[in-house]
Amino acid sequence: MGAPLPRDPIADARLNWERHGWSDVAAPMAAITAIMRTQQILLGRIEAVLKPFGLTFARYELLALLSFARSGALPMNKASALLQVHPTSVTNAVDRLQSAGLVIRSPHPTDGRTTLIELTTDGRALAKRATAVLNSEVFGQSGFGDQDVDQLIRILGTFRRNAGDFS
Amino acid sequence: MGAPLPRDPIADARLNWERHGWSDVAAPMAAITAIMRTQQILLGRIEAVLKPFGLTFARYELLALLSFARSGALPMNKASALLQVHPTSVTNAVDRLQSAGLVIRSPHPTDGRTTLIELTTDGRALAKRATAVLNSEVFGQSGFGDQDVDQLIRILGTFRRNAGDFS
DNA sequence: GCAATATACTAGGACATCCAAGGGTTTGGA
DNA sequence: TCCAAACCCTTGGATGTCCTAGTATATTGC
Repeated sequence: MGAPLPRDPIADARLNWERHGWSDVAAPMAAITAIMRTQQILLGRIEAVLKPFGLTFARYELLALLSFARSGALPMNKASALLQVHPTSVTNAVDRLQSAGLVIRSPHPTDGRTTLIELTTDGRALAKRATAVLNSEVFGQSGFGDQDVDQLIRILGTFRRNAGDFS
Repeated sequence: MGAPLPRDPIADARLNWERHGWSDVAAPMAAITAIMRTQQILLGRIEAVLKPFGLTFARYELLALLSFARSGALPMNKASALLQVHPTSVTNAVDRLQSAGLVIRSPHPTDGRTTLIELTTDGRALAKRATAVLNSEVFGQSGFGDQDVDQLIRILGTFRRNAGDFS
């Protein structure tokens, strides 16, 4: 958005919290705010890499998920659960991926309520190409040290479990 | 969204990455995905706490920022830089906060291009009440251990600096 | 002093996310 | 058997974020 700030705004916020007598929660506030900001930075990088493919991160995640399913197909509700997003978000993503010819909807063979999302040949190919670039341009240059990556996985894994993501 | 999953979907994604020969970037992929998901969980908690106040996180952040400014006023571009969001996002937030009577726009005394955002009495009072609840309900119960909070602040601080957030 | 460039804010559009509701399909208990 | 409750997906609405212009005001350079 612009040039680097002369000071870390999150560190400043923490100081403000302490000055106002909220020292007991100043550190977690700073950590949480840092997570929000980091997510924003990472999402920006990812979206920039995916843009040339006509994909967004939400659509890419769905494509990638399908590409790992043996049959290349998953029920919408399953995708919603695994991606941990609201069902309407999956509907939205599928609409756009289907318009782009990357997936198709098909009826579930035994449950009339369920819709299967299926990768097309184009969809599978695009997922592969996008993953390769994402790996080299984003995940391979995350800027996190190996030790820090392990720490993040451990800390956030515990958090997610406690938050009820999985058991 | 639902009951906990039987398995950690991010750990599964990491296994899929390794199975496909991308072991070198599987760990950072998992860490980055975990950050995305953690942000989503935290944002959900924050929005739930702010909802009774008629606030969203974006609007709360602006209110809080203003409440720490000596005069209770800041130029829009300053707010955009400190919150690290696009100027149009600030315009959006100010529109809504102004409709709610929490801030007012006023002209900059010497620069005709600049608009100052100023807290109203109501705005300052609401920021104070919202912060108290956020501190007790979210930051005070983050679910991160003290050591982990320090680790997060260190790791993400380094990342943000390297990403060009501040110098 | 005036034109060219830079800066500040806003309008309009594309996407994503969630919530609330509605219509169709299954399942289960009376 | 049959109807109510549960489940699945979609539609419509509210928000937030970003990008791309477009307008207005300042600054700079000649």
